[in-house]
Amino acid sequence: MYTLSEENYLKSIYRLGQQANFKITPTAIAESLGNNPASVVDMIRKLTEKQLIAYDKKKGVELTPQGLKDAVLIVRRHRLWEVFLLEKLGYHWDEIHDIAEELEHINNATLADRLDKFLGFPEYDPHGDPIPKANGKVPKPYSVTLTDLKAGDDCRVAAVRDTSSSFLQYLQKLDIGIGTRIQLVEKISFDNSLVISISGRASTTVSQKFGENILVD
Amino acid sequence: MYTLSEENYLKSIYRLGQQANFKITPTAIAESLGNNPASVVDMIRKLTEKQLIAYDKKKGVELTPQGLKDAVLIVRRHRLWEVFLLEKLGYHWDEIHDIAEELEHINNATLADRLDKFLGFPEYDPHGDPIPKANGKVPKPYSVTLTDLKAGDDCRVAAVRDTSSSFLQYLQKLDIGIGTRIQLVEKISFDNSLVISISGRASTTVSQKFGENILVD
DNA sequence: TAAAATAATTAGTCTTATCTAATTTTATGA
DNA sequence: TCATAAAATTAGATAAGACTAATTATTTTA
Repeated sequence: MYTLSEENYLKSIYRLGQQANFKITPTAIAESLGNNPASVVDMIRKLTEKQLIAYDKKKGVELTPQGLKDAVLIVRRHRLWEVFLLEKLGYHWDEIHDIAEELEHINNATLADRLDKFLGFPEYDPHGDPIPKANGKVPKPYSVTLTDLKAGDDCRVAAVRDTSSSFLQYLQKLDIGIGTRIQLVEKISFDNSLVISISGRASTTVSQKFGENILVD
Repeated sequence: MYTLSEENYLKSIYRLGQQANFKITPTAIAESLGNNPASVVDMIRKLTEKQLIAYDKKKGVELTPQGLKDAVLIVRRHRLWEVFLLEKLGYHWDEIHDIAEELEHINNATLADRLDKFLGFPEYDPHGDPIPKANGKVPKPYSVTLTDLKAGDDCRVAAVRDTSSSFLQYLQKLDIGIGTRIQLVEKISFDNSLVISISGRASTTVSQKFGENILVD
C-alpha cells in the first residue's frame, strides 16, 4: 500500500501531532526521523499529492482524515507488537521499540486484529501508550505524572513519557515497571526533586525531570 | 545487515539448491523471484563481491559457507513465523507464506531464538518443511510420499511438497492437514490414481500428482 | 556443423529516497 | 525596521534495484 518511507513519515507526523499546540514543520519532521529537511520537503510534496497530508506554511503539516486513519493503523500495529515482544517473547522494555519499528510495517488484512485478539485486546502498550482499536478509536492516554502528586500520595506506574533507552534502563535499575506502586514521600521545594518509596522500600530521590516522565494512575 | 533484496536472493538461491542436480542459472533465479535476468546478473555480481555466492558458468551459482549460513537463518525465521501464524494467530495453511515472507526479514539478535522457544522448538513448519536450528543444523526432511505406500498401509500426513494456494485449498476442502491419518485403500494401476480413506471416513480418489505432493510419516 | 533458439550479459534508463550546496523566504531582535 | 539568523526550498547528485533493448555466448536441432 505505502512504501516504508511513506509509513514512517505518516507515523512521525502523527506522533508530532500528539503534542498539543505544536506546529509540525519540515525541520521538526526531519529531526524526528533523523534526516535532512530537503528530503522532508520532497516527501511533503508526495504525501500532499496522495492527499494524506495538508501543508500550510502558517499551520504546518496536518494529516488529512485518510492520512490520520492510516497513521493510526501503523501506530496500532507498532504497539500491539510491543506487547507481544514483551509479554510473549520476554524482551525488556528498552529492547522492544526498535523491533516493533520493523514489525509495524507488515500489513496483512487481518494480522493486527488477530494479534490483538491473541494478546487479549490490550488497551495500553508496555510504554503505557494507548493502543488504537481496530475501528481507529484511541483509548484515553494517561496524563497525571509523579510531579502532580502531593506528598503522601500513593500511585501505580501506568506509563512513561520518555522512551529513550537511557531512561528505560534507569527505570530497570530502580526496579520500576508498569504497575509498580510508588509513594511520594516528599517534594523538595528547592529543585522540585522527589523523594519516593518504590514498592514500599526505603526512599530514593529522583529529579523533577524524572517525575515528569512517569505517568501514573 | 543485508538489504531486503539481498536476503531474497540468498533465500531463493538456497531454495533452488535444495533440488538435487539442479544448476542454478540467472534465468532460474529470475523466474523464482519473478524478475528480469538482467537484474539477476547485477545482483550476482554484488553477492559475489560480498563473498556470499560463487558463480561459475559451468556449475551455476552456489552459496559460499557464509552465504549458506545466512540463507539458512532467513529460512529459519520464515518457518518459525509460519508456525506462529498458524498455531497462535489461527491463520490457514495457505495464508501464512506471504506474511512470513515479510516477517522473515526482521533480524534482531535474539528474535528467532525467542520465537523458537515460545513455540516450543518445533522441528517442522506447517508445510512440513524442516526448521533449521539456531546452530544452523537442518532436521531431516520428510521423503516418503503417499504414492510410495502399498495398498492397506496407514500413515500420517507430515508435510506437503507443493505449497501453492490451489493445492493447499484443495487439502482444506478434503479436510487434510498436518497429522491427518490416511489409509491407502487401493492403487489404480491404469493411471496410478489413489483411493484413500481420510481419518477413517469413506474413500476418496485422488490423482498420482496429488499423492506425490503429500509427504507422510 | 551451421542455423536457429535460448541464455547471459551489457548499456542505458527509471524510480525512490536520500544527500549537499546554494538560494530564497521567514522570523527575530537590536 | 533593518540586519542577521534560522528555516524552507530548489537544484543537482548519488545509490540501490529494478527495467528494456541490444548484443554476445551458448545450446539445440535440423
